[in-house]
Amino acid sequence: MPLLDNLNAEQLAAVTLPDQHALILAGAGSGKTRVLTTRIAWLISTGNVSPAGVLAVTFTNKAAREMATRISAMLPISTRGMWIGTFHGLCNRLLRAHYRDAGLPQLFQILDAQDQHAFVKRLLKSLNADENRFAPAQVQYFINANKEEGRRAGDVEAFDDFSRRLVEFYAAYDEQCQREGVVDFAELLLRSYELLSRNELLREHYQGRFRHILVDEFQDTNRLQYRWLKLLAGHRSERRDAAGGESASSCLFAVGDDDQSIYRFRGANVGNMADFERDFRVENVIRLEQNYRSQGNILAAANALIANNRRRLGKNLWTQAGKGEPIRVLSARSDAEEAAWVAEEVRSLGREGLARREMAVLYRSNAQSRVLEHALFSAGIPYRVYGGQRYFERLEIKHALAYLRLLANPEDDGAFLRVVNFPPRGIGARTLEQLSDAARAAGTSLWQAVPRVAGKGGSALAAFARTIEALRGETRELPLAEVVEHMLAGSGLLDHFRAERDGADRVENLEELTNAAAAFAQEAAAEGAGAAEPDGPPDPLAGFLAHAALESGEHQAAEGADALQLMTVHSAKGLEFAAVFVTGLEEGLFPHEQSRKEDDGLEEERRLMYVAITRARSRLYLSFAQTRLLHGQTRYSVASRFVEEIPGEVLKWLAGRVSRPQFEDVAWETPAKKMPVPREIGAMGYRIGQSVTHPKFGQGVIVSAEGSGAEARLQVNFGRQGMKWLALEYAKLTPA
DNA sequence: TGAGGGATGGGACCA
DNA sequence: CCATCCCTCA
Repeated sequence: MPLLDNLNAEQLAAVTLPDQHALILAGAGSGKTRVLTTRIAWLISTGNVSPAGVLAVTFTNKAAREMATRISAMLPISTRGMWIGTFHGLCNRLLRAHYRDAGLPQLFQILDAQDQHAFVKRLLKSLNADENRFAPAQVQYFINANKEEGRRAGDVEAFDDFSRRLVEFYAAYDEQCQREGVVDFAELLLRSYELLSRNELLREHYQGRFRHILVDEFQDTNRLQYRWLKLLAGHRSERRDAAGGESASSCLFAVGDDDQSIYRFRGANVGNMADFERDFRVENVIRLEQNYRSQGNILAAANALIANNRRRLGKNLWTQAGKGEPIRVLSARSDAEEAAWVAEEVRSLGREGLARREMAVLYRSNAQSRVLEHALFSAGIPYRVYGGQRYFERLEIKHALAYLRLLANPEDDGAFLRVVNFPPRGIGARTLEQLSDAARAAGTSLWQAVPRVAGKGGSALAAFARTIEALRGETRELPLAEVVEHMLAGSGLLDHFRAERDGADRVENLEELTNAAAAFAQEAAAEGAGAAEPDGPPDPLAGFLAHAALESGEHQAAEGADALQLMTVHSAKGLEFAAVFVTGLEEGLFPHEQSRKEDDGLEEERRLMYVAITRARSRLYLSFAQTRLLHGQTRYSVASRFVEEIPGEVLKWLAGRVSRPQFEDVAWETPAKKMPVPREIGAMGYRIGQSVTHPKFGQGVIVSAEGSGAEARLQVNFGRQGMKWLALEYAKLTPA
């Protein structure tokens, strides 16, 4: 079968596995997506399952799109009947189709993280919560973390007054969401889990329908997502929870890589992989270890590094390709020098004929991009920074969406508050306070309370209400794109930004919203024509709003330009480049300072480094700076332990004889040991930046000093031993 | 209402 | 250093 051509033995085994649960440990660059998509195509083309019997889950819209595209390239049929999407997208689909059973209004709105934050803030205020003890962000985190563990407020155990209060907020939050008809991201998951778990008929329907469930990036799933999968797969323990009957379970095909688990901070639970193996008695664990991306030295570095982690399922990447170039390492004197070197090296790679889009500069934290951008800009190298503001998160777009939400549902207090005085129309805090008092007293939404406060209609508030009413009236029967157009004009948003000095971009973004709406409507129409199921959103406006919340809009068409790619290591996951620069490899930065306080924190940082390394195909550069400007002051650091964990024989140390201020005649290729540490004004015979040795902590660098004479204390960075304050009088420090 | 000053805090991310 | 938040004042 041509479908199976060019698969290696393990890939072939995975693709053609019998109808059983399976765990595929897919190393970086091992053809994971190919296995996943070919498996689906194989199942369908062998008649094993119909397209409607396939459920494929990913984490990002991009991954879902790619999967759908690749499957339709392999099969003569359309992918329409298949459920391919993100967890949230699929849950949204489920809840829209069964909103009544799920206890939701038909046009429920989705809150993104920003909306949720504002919502919590508003809630805390209305409950007179102590602002100093309860920060909105903290309460938001508490709610999300619990939802992601599958716990409602009633399921959370409170140990003290503080946590009891948090639980109260959680309960009040859920009630308020229900009243306003809004749903946050975690709620999409939890609500659809509860829907299936409580509704036996529905559960059996979907369990019977989805014969094959395939999950991408399984190591990133959180506990709730795993339970959701278990429930849909008809796993016994989840069915007992749900008091359901017996039915044959569907096959769960999970693909993941524990070594690339880097999202614990957002709830991912690597343990799901081991749990899956146990819970489902998985007999088929297949390792994909042949790597088709990177050259030998790069893989040697990755393997050696990750071997330092203790809790692993275990994997070793190998390649048929040669060793390739050594990995080049630079010890720069400063972050500026590091950046200048990157620029220089990118130039030189360009001269060798490498396209800039094939090169990436990676860093641990976003703040590092500034220096790099400065150097690249000075050098005239086109670059693109990933991970800025996304389209649907922009201020003006959020305002526009809030107007649309009000058209769909005027009871939406969050949307109401966002735009009631935007553009400014003289509705101040005083008026809004009266309004919210009235609403609370009457137990209604703000919108319903307007007549109580606005009185006879001469007020600004009454005028706002009339504006919304008028818009609702005139857009009722219009196609989506025209609704948007009317809203932009009628709300005054367009005029407001046109009058603003620097409003041109915003006007452009707003006008783009009309195009986005038109494109969405067109796609929905095409989909609706072919779809056999009546579960699409009944209302195009609601559908568009859900789309805006679920797909924050990374479709930047500006990818045409050949630009160097700048991004955090996190956002590089899943991507690959011919040449990769991993910068800022300093103790305290990468691994990050914070990580030492978390258990498993260091191992997660190491996995992050593993991800960074494995992005590179043929050229890998590592760099660190001895001094770095952080939070407005110079920090002195030592090289990251991760550099030391890479075998010396694959490394090639570089150093520059830097002729200040220009870097033109730098001989970067001169082999050299680490450069001398810079010395600066210091105290008490020691200098800031000086290397010292401590009998217990070993080698360190003096970072700062305070006090004088017998009181003097030095702050020393001992690398993996951490940052220490030492009393000069007692500490047995010797210059190194 | 909105501009401007002063305090504060600063990890990564997708839906 | 920088962005963000809250408060004050015109």
